[in-house]
Amino acid sequence: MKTVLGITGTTSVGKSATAVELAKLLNTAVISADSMQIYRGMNVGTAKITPSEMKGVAHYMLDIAEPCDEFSSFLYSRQAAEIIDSMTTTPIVVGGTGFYFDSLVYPPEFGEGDPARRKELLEIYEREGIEPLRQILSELDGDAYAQIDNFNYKRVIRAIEIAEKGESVTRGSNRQNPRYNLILYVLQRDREGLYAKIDERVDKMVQNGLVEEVRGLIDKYGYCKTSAFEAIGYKEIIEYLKGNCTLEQAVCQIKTNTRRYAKRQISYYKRMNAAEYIDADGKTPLQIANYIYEKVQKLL
RNA sequence: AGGGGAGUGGCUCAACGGUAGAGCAGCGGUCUCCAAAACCGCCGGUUGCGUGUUCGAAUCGCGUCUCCCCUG
Repeated sequence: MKTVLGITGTTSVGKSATAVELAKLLNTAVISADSMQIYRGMNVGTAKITPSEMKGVAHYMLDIAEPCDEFSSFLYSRQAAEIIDSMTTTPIVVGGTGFYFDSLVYPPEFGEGDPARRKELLEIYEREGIEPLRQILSELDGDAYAQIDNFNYKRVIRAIEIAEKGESVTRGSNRQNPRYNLILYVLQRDREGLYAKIDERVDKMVQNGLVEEVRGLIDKYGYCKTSAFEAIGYKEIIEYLKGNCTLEQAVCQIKTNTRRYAKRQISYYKRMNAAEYIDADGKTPLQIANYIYEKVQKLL
């Protein structure tokens, strides 16, 4: 089984820079695990690494989808695995989307759903709420209904899709069969420092042209109803551009939403059995990379 | 200064005589293919202050303080 090094953590802990330094030490490439940096043209708001910051290290899984298209962890898992499997060195997977790490290690089993059917189910939800969907699922797959969070429409729709293909989410079993040996390092910083960093970072994004970036996306694609347009930093600026709030309010909302997101990330990382948590405060990316490099020498 | 309105958990508001509720924020959590999404749980207020009426006051009276609007 191939070993993969992972670096994750909440926003603004220095993941990207650390990954670059580590990649240089190991003479390898970086694979992003970020559900929003996937999209082309979303740079400022996702704090995407710039070409000069890459310092010559190859980066994959960035800019591989259009913001007006749907992407998914299923596609992520497939494409990222293809790259990992073709590499002769130990890849470094870096990003904040814990779920993408999971989908790499435990590949999705049920394939993609039918987009037309999903749209139908979604329309039912928008028209009549969650109840009809729960009804459909409970009749189709009682086990799934009992096991999943059946008030979460995304989960219910997904379970219905799988059930209609003659499968059942409850029959998934790949948690026992990891595809890779993931050695995961979680970078962290204390809550107070994290929140201060978030505020600072959001202000910087606005200074760096977040509003212009969002305006450009809308000019190019219009208002799409895709995940990309729900990204933090984008949905709020869209509200501002539509005239529904002031820029100041939008910025404030971005900060709040980023804090909430960071909290959910922390929750997610807790269940990922990380090799180690590393306190990023007061350390440079190079120092952290060196530390990981030392640790990893014995394992590779 | 005079007239009017408002003061309820961090914020926005509800209850308008029967021992204070919600949304948001905050905190914790869930997660097998939309995950920067979606969902769940928890904490939090002696209702500006004082006094009176009442069996009982956030709710009514009086006084006082603060804020907003109008008139000067």
